[in-house]
Amino acid sequence: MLCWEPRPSIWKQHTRIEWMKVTITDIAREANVSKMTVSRVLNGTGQVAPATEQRIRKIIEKMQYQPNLIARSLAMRQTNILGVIIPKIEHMFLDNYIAQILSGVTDVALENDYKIILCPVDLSGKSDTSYLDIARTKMLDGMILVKTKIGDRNIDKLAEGDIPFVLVNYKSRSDQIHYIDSHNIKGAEMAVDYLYNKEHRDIAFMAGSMDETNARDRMKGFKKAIKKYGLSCPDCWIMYGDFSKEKAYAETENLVQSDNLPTAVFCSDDYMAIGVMECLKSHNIDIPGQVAVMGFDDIELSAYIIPSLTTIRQPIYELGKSSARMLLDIISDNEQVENHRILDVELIARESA
Amino acid sequence: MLCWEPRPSIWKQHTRIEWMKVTITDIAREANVSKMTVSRVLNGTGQVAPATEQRIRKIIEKMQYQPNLIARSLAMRQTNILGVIIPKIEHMFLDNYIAQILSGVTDVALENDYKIILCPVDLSGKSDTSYLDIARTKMLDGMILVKTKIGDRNIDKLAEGDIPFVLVNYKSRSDQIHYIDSHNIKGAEMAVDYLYNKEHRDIAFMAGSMDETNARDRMKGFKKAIKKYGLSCPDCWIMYGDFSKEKAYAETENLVQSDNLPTAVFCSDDYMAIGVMECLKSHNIDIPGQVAVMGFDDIELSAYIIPSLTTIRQPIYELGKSSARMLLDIISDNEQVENHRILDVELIARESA
DNA sequence: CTGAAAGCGCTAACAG
DNA sequence: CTGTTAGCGCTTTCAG
Repeated sequence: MLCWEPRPSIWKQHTRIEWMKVTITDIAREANVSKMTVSRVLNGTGQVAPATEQRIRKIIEKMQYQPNLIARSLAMRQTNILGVIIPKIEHMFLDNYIAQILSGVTDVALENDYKIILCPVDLSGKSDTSYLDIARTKMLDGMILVKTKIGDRNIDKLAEGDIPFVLVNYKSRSDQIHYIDSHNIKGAEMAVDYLYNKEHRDIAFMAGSMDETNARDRMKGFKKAIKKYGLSCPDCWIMYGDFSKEKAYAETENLVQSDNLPTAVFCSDDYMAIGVMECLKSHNIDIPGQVAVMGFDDIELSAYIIPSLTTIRQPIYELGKSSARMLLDIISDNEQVENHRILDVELIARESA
Repeated sequence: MLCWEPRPSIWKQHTRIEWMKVTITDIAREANVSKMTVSRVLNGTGQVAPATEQRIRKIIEKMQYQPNLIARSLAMRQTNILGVIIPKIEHMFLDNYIAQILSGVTDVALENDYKIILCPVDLSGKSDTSYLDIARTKMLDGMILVKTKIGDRNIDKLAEGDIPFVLVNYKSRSDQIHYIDSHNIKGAEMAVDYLYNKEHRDIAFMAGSMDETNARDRMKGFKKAIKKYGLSCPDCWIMYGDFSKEKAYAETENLVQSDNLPTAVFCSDDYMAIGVMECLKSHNIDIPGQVAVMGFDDIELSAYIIPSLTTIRQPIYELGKSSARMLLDIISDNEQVENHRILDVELIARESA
């Protein structure tokens, strides 16, 4: 889907789009001043005689004038719009993680008079429209990229351009690239620590999509902790999920069939933990009695499912806020922007482990 | 004169650095044609010689040109952006209802090459910025309004303007105003029918915010059914919630204290049903043994809580899709747009009733 | 089939 | 303090 695909016939568009046409020119004429003077009171730039300003303001209000943001954007080469790039999946806003990020980003954007445009994009890289194309349309002052894949070459191309962007939950090696992440390695270690202290010695791991840095880091943390305690973890206890409940369910089914059950499963995110629990429950395996389960994220559901989920809480909403703040800092040329920030995680102990 | 000399090709000079700033003029110069010809192949309007078109397309691809959408919007007076007006509340995207609407709207918008801009607005009417102002900025081709309040006078003013809009889950009396709703009255009746058939004769009702038409309709349906069966329902069994878990919890607390428990509570939405159940559980009142609970909506959580919630399913995602389709129909001047559509509801029987 | 001229509504830069 | 001129990058109109 290219941006310049043919659009429906022209006359059709014109019949409908009859705007209530109050422009800056109308205000200027009414107030007997030039457009510039009106523009000045609109933007608070330059000086205007108090009397003139009063007169103009009154007319603006009377005529209910609002500046045409498109025209202004074109003139100023700045749109005051931020784009949030999210993977184009089914019902993306029902994904609690994405919803929380969006909440954080939106809250900060609004406070700073920025608008948010949603850009669901096929991140698999198959599609011909990418966020690169979106960047090139000049409609966005900056972008926040969610769930970026490792090895996405477009990131490097984006970095060559001049539109600011921030990656959420992605750990870049390059110092040129701004990102916000949380302490994934440490979080995974905390999970194993907790399980170890609860006398677990046979701990399995459900990994997330290995094309995301946070999935890799969590596995890194898991392995580090396993090694620290000198535990053994056969290959069959390292399962490869994809951050979905369904895949986790299927993998757990295999595990159960193998007849080599661990006493605990640590999952790279909560959705997978829910999948694991559903599978375990279907086999009447007691949680946490026979097998304890831990997750990562602390999504809303985790407190509601039975048994409630013990998990490593990631401050997702804060991740969103933080990334928006960083982006706005870059946009406003704030010299002292750090190129990345790592937020802390926290263990939430509930019933499942 | 030097100033009339053609600018050197930027492509040859700064291959990588400048890719973000390629304009239609650059393409035209490179292809030795006028901007108009490029514009024609971009938009598929007018005729262009096949050979010329090929040449231009190749250059566009080589230079990775994307039209400046802001400039195009200004010239065409059409932005291809839809605004979704949502109440500005804390963590709005975590509201499952809003998330589902958004999913539906986004899916349809994307299919039609429209973008979505998020417009959280203080719907209490106190704030000075309203969706009216947003409409006047001419940045939106149309708007979808979610959770509109009854008696919001701005709606009428909006209707006087010429930006198309659709109300979601709002039943307007005016035929001029487009809206999408679901069968709220019927749904509430279905709930009471179900409870009646399960031998319940003492049924309480937890109403939603009475400034929303769907809350009123659900109460209407409830009362209608109560009357139909000749049941008695004292005032104290009609509780006034606000579609929040917390208020529902508090109201239920009162009910429990009153020592005049019904055998069932029908709630105007699922969040309130969850609040009711939490309160009941805190008093060790068995659900559905002592008191059955029903909700409305069928949000994601409803299947997960214990006991799982029996509820009237509203096709929220479809509501979103439907409203976007209607809006696009209005925008493209489709003559046969209905001015409203009502979607069907469905009873989902689970454990709580 | 192609191009030149004239905006869309606004602001930046420079006069006065 | 205020106005004039010249665009922003694209499309429309009208002429070839």
